[in-house]
Formats: sequence, structure tokens, C-alpha cells
Amino acid sequence: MNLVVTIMVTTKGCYAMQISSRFSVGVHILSLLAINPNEHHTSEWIAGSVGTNPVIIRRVLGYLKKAGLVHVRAGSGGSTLARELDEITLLDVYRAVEVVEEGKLFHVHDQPNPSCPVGANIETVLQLLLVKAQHAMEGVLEAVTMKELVEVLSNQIKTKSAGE
Amino acid sequence: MNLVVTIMVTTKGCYAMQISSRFSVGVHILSLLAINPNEHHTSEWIAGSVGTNPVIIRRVLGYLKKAGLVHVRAGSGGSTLARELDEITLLDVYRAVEVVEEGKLFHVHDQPNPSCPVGANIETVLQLLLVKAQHAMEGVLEAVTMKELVEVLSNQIKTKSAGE
DNA sequence: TTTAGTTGTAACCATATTAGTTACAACTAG
DNA sequence: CTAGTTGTAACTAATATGGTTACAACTAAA
Repeated sequence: MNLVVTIMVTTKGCYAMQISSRFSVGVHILSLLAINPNEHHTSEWIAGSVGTNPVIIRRVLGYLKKAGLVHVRAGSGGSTLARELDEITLLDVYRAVEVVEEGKLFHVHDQPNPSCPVGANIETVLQLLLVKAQHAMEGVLEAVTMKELVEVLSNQIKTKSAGE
Repeated sequence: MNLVVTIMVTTKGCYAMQISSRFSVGVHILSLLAINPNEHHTSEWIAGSVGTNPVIIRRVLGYLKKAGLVHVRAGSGGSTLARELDEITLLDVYRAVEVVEEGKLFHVHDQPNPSCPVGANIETVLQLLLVKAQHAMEGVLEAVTMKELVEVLSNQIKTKSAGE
């Protein structure tokens, strides 16, 4: 006799907000353009490396193009870097893909009671601090250029392939 | 002759992700408990200052309670601080309300192609940096205690009421 | 012991973002 | 001209968020 018991486990439970993967996809794209300069980088080719749909890539490319980070050839296809690697910081990419608005990482509740002393003053006091926190985070992104990131990436690629 | 022109402007256009206002609501609640220690802080009373629904307040109070930051009296109602103000950092509140998971502020695309050198290595390289950025942000929150925040808040309240 | 008021939750709802997908017009190089 | 590509619009599914109603469980005070 065979007894098969199937237990369904729902992954649900503790989700929370996250900054859109548009950012990491953008970094991935720029890395590809830098590391394989001779490829014909169509959105389909890039999508194959990122592991997603070509349209997603075209959307992110649209942001990067709008920000002046890449050139995209319509028709014949293919993208190239529009700026030197050491002239692109991670913050540039982060801003390009518009994942978080300037000074608005934190959503502060916006209808506090103005006739309550705390309600009337909490917003400004908090906002000041939260913007500071946001800037600290963005400062780290600003301190790293795509050139540095690609160097680390290249080293890791070499190390790995050497280790095989 | 009267000519009335109504122009509808949709606010839509440049939204982006934000960290839930549960955090700012949590800070608001703790400030109220600290500044008006003699009040009977029912969820309804607090909701009046925050400008929202009592259930929202009870939800956030649930998080704060779970984290050991407040005591909540069921039945008779009312909440009080469970810890000294200088023993509560903004990071404690932020963690309590579970707005962002540890090390997961950034969503990194998770199906890069392992047979592509870039795809196979980008995740680890990026993740390292992004966690660093997240920590920088959280470090700012950790450096501020509720005591400090309430002091700034109190001063601003005094200044304002004196200026009238 | 009753009662009035409160908390803790579940169950909904509307809204918005995100990632993915299909479809197609416009474009471009050969 | 044509094959292949980009740029976009339109749609979907999944999920988070903030708000709301409803109600059982609880507690203090009359």
C-alpha cells in the first residue's frame, strides 16, 4: 500500500517593500555593454543574460537612454555605452531608472492633526531625519562607479573560470 | 456671462516605491505616549492625532508591542511606553513595524543566466554593495533615539506656541 | 454581576506598483 | 524591399498598502 501525503506550503507571510529590480537590471545591462563590447546587444540578447523578457530590457534601456547613459539603435538594433564607465556612478543608474523619488524613500503619513502639538510638528522633525537616512544610502551608491563594479565583476569571472 | 473652465489634472505620472508609513506612524505613536503621559491613550485618541483609522493604530501598536516597545491594555484600553525613551532608537521602531526586511531593501533580479559570465556573477557583486548602502541608511536611524527626537519635537512645539 | 468601552483580528475593498506578456507601428541596414 | 529590431501601448497576475466594517474577547467601574 502506498500512502502519499502532499503538504502545500504557502510562501506567503513576511513580505515587505523593496526597491524595484529595474535598478539591478540597469546595472546588469551596463555591465554587459562594458564587458562584451563586440557583441550585437539586442534586447533579446540582453534578456537572455538577465533572465527576463526583451520588453523589460527595452523599458530599462529607455530609462538609461533618457538619462544619457546609453545609445540605442532603433531598427538595426543594439546598444552601446554613451559615457565612460568611470563617469557613471551607481547613483546615476539608480536615478536613471526612477526607482525612488528624491527625498521620498520614506512615506510619512500626511494627515496628522494640526490641532495636536505632536501632530502639527512631527512631520517636519521626522522628514529631516529620514532624508538624511536616504542620503546616507544614496551616498554609498554615489561612491561606486560602474568602472569599479565591472572590475570587481571581471576579477570574479576570471577567478571562477580559473578555479574550474 | 460666466465662463467656468475646469481642468482635471491627474496626479499620476511619477510614482515610485516608498517605505510604508507604518514607520512614521509608529514614531508618532511613541511620541504621543512620551509627551502626554497622563492621557488615556486609546487607539481612537491616537488615531485622532495621527489622522487615520483606529484599526490602523491598533495594527501598528501590535507591531510595537510584539517588539517590546509598548504595553497595551486590552479591555480597559490605553498604551504606555515599555522602555525608556533613550533606550529606543529609530531603528528599533523601523524594525518593529517590519517595513523592510534585513538585507532586502533592494530587489535584485533573481534569474540571471548562469551560463553567461556576467549573469553568473553580477548578483553577488551587487548584493554586497547594496547591503552596504542599506546599512548606511539604517545606521542613521540607529544613531537617533526617541529621546532625542522627542526633545527636538518638544522644542519646536514650545517655539511655535511662543511665537503666536 | 452587569455594562460600557476597548483591544485584537479577520475579512473585505480600492488603489498602486511591479514584472511579465502580446501586439504592432516605425525604423534601419543590407 | 525585407528581415530583424526598437519603442510603446495595452493588458494581466501578484502583491503591498491604507482604509473600513464587524465582532469576539476582555477589563474596569458602577
